[in-house]
Amino acid sequence: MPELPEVETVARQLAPALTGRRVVAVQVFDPKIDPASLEPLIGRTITAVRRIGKQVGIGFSQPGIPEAGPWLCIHLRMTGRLAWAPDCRQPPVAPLRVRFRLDRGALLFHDTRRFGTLTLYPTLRDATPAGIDPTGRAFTPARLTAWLAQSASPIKVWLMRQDRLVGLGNIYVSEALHRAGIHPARPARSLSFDEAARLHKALRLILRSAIRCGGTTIFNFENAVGAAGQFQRRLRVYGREGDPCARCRTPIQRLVQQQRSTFFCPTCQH
DNA sequence: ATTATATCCTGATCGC
DNA sequence: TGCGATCAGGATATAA
Repeated sequence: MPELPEVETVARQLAPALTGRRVVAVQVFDPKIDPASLEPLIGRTITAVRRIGKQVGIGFSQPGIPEAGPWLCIHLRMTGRLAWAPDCRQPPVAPLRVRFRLDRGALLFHDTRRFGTLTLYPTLRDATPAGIDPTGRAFTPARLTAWLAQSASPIKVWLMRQDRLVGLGNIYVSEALHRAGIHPARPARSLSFDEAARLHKALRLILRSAIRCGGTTIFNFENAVGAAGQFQRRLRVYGREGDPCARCRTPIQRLVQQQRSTFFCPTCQH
C-alpha cells in the first residue's frame, strides 16, 4: 500500500489504541523474521506512535529514562497492514506475520507478500532517516532547487529516491508532476527555479490533501481500522491511461521508468 | 559516480 | 473455465 499519506493515516489511527500499552508477548509466524530481534520489547510500554518517513515508528519506554527508549520501525512496503485487535487469542491466519500481545488487545502485522520489514533501533535518533520529510518545514523551494541542480536523473526517478526526500512513491509523484505541469522524463537539473517552486507547492498540496482523505486505496490498502482510503477518487493521472486529462481532455499516457509506471498528460506537462 | 537490472514474495488480473 | 504471463503503491544489492 504505502506511501507517506497512507503511513501517516495508519500511524494516527494506531496512536490512541497503542499509547500506554505494555507488550506482554511477541509471536512471530514467519521464518523470515528472527523472533529474538523483537524480544527486547517484551515488558516495555509504548510511549509514542508516529510516522517516520514511509515507516510506522513505535517508541518504547526505557526503565528510568522514559523518553530515551528503543524505537521499532515497521516498513509496510507493498502489502503490509497494521491493525489493533481487541482479542489477542484468535488463532493466527494466513498473512499474519507478527502479533504483539499487549496488556489490552494486540497489534497485528499482516503482510501477504512479506516484503515488509521490522527494525529495532536503540533510540529515536537512530531511527530517523537522513533525508527530510516533504511535509516538514525543512523542505523549501530553495532546498529542492539546490538538490535538483545536482542530478541528471529524470525528475520522476529523482523524486522516488528516499535519500533526499523521504516518503514519496509512484502515485503521488505522478500526481504532483501533473499538477505542476512538468514532464516526468525531464532531467532534474533542467528545472528552472519557478518550476521547482511549482513542484514543491504541488507536492505539499497533494500530500496534505491525500492525508485528509485517509490515503489512496487501489488494490488492497486498508488503514488500521480496516477502512479504505478516499484519495483514489481525486487521482488525475495515476492509473488513468487513455482517460481524458481533467484539464485539457488529451488522453493520459503511460510510460515506464525504472520498471515503474508513470502517468502523465502529454499536453499539460512539458 | 550515476544508472540499469535482478531479486525478495504472493495474488489479482489479462489475454488466449 | 482454465492457464500461463504479466503486473502491483517499495527498496536494495549487484552489475554495467
